[in-house]
Amino acid sequence: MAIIRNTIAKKAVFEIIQSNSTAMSQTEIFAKVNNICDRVTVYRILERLVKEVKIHKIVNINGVINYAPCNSCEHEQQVHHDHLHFSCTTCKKLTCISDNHIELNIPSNYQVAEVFLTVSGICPSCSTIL
Amino acid sequence: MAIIRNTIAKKAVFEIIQSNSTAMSQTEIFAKVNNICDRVTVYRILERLVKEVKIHKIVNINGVINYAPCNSCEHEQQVHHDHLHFSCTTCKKLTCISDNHIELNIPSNYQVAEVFLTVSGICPSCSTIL
DNA sequence: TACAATTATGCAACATTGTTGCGTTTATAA
DNA sequence: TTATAAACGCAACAATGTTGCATAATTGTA
Ligand SMILES: [Mn+2]
Ligand SMILES: [Mn+2]
Ligand SMILES: [Zn+2]
Ligand SMILES: [Zn+2]
Repeated sequence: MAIIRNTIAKKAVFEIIQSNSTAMSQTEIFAKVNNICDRVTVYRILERLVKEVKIHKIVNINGVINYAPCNSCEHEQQVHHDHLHFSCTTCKKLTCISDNHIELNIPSNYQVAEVFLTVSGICPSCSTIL
Repeated sequence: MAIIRNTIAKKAVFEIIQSNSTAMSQTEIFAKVNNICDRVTVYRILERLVKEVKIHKIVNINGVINYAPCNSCEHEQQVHHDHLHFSCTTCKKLTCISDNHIELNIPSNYQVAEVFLTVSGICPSCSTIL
């Protein structure tokens, strides 16, 4: 049950996430929300958006959770967001990279649920020599 | 410069990490250290061991940093610990799985440094039906 | 062996990220 | 319009990690 309501703050948070080209942390999102709501509310909204499969969580290589819109996520399965993420060591931006089917080579006695693949390095804009 | 000393606490921490079959967080390591040193010291020892390429860091899927011995790490390159990690959703244990060469399919304008690949699911011991 | 130089430690304080409880407000649908 | 469940604000808490600084320990050298 539990009907999820579409509140002003929720719309704002989703709009912020969707209009950004890279993933964002709760801290970054809250900074953009312009005190429309409490920081705890942002956390709770993010939870709901994840549950609705409108956004997905990505743990960055420093351990901070980031959020990005679910554009290429398979809504049916509700669990597989198994695309690649790129974490730029220069600008610190975390980018979703779709279309990256990987072949895993895990011992068969391990039951795989989700795949988390993040690559660090230098992103195109940071590697451009001016 | 900066000669790294081999202190009692450092030996103890390394021994704990090496004798454990799975990766451990600072919290778990400190719990085993039996008050031989302060918790801050454990953090600083872990830093040093990482610098020496004796252990490597793994960010678990919940964002907590774990540490495991560098058995299959390439000490020459000092950066590539690109083996797979398995995070069991049942027992919460994080295991290093060697021998997992993966083919990435990243746009060529991204400069890759490190690959972080963690798979969640159920580990062999948790999936054994008794 | 004693000393000096420098690394390592303890402790307290702080920072960041995330969570929980609870009373109040608000959205939604009947 | 009103009842009800969902969402919210606020305060407090928890977990994890960091920093500054005075003190202690290790190690090479005299
Ligand atoms: Mn993504
Ligand atoms: Mn490992
Ligand atoms: Zn960049
Ligand atoms: Zn398990």
